[in-house]
Amino acid sequence: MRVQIPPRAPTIMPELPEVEIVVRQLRPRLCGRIIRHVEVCDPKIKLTGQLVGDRIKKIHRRAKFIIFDLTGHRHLLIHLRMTGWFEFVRPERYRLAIHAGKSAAYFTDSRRFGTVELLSTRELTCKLTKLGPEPFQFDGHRLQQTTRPIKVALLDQSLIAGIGNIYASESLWRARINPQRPSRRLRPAEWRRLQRSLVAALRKGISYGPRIFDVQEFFAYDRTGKPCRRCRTPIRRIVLAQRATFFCPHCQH
DNA sequence: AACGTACCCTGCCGGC
DNA sequence: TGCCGGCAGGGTACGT
Repeated sequence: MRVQIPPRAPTIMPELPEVEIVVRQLRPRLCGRIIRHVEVCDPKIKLTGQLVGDRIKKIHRRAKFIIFDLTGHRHLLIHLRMTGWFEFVRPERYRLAIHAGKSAAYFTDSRRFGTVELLSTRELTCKLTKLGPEPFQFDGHRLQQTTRPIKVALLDQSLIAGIGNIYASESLWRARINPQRPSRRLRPAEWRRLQRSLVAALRKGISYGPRIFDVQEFFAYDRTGKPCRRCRTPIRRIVLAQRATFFCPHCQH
């Protein structure tokens, strides 16, 4: 009998929905608890300042950032970048562990691109003000200023915050908009479609919960040559601003 | 101002 | 079979 080859783990690339899912997992375990112990296993993570004894007052998300509000006007600002994730059962490898109350959260991140910083409220505010609005508070105003391709504009965190490579291609497929279209050239009806598509794609992602990487199916992303789920035309892959971009050449205009 | 590019890092994949 | 080079990718810093 042939040995079943386990399906290859899909590339984990946390964007807004994945970060929201992580935040929702962190909250019930750590929120309101006192930090008992912190393990910093990776010298790349520099946490100046003692965290033990602090209470985690609030855990929230802004774009793709995870924020722990601590006592004393201090905040942990975490970005998962490409491979970051939180586990709650001790994994083989992890870069950081936060033990609070009876729980522990383990920060795993094979490529070590993720960042963890301890900031004052002032420093945190400074960092976050550079971000554009959340996609749920969609405001096409800034996006309409630029001549760059709409796909590239969607990735610019100062114009709209939280969209990454996957959801950019997915939402444009849903809205039937060609990713190469100059952002400025989109018509009002297309902006409305894009807004609805973004929200729908993100909400769908969030709804999968922690199993998102096992169950998520894409319409365009990573489907080069495969038939479009609307019209069967092969999905095309192009590169825009050094990023792989996937779209249906037939139904996205 | 607006846009392009190098860089960080590791796992994976294709070619030899 | 195994090695190795190339690539992917978010965000930032820097160049044009």
